Amino acid sequence: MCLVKKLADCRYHRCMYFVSNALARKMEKIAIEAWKPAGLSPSHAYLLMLVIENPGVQPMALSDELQLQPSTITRLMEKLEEKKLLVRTYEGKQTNVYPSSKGKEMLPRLRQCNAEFFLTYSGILGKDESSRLVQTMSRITDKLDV
Amino acid sequence: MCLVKKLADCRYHRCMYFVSNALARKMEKIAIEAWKPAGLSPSHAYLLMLVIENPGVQPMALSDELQLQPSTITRLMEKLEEKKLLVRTYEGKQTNVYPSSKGKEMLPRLRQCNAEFFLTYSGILGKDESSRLVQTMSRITDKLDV
DNA sequence: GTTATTTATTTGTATATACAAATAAATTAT
DNA sequence: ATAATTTATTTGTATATACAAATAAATAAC
Repeated sequence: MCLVKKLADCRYHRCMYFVSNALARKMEKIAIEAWKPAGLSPSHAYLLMLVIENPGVQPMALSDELQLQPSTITRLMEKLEEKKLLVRTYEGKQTNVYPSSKGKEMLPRLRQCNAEFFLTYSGILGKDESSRLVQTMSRITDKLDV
Repeated sequence: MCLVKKLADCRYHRCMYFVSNALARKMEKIAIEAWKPAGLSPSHAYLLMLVIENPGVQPMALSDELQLQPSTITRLMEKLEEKKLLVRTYEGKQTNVYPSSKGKEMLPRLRQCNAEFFLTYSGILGKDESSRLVQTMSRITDKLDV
């Protein structure tokens, strides 16, 4: 019942804190593998896809969509800009983010990595269980938003 | 349907990658709040509880139990040792970890924080949904272990 | 019209975690 | 008994993310 036989009172590895973190880390690992061919981390890749599909998008909108803090979005964009995959233009307090042509060219490859990611985890979990899991976690995350 | 109205093609925030990470981050936030009275992060607190309940435990066992890499366990222990909450003794290649008396004294408070954490999230999600979620995520994390 | 407040973004800094390499002890093979 | 391999732990370094403060523009209040 308890993974580590020697430990008394093994309830912590079945605690919400570690379980949710462990699942996220495992998914992250699968995602990192899936996006390696594109040379990007999963977060960078998703951000780039969003920018390609929504040229001129504002960091704020990216922050809402990806559920990451604005400062994290800035950091992700910095790296993608260094790699010449996107550009920021500034008008007033607002920033607009556009893909570069080099960035746009990556879209098919990015979509392929995304498909690969999906196939990997749903291959292990099954498609039904996978989509149920996403739905459940998504619903619960929204509930916790209070 | 899509949180950010302006964005076309909003499927990424419902992707396994972001959903699992977002849920973990929300739980982490709740946990951090819950353990503030003890002056410890959730990971440090769980590690300390395990050590109190299993005096002389080895880092490897803690790593298995908490599903964290050995190097992460070392880092967590370092901090707890700095705070005089635990001590490491070395015999051969093996390290044994013991709570200090100051550490042991914290147990009731730590348990109270743990209870507080549980009450907070299960208050929002309901007890049934909470325990179902832990079970589901736990089962799925194990499946992904392949 | 100037001042105060709000909003969007960035910068400085901190935390949690991991991977890979280093160390060192224990075990196995010869 | 020595050499080779395995195991446990630590150290050096990197990544992802966040919070709080700083900046700067836009809006509201007076």
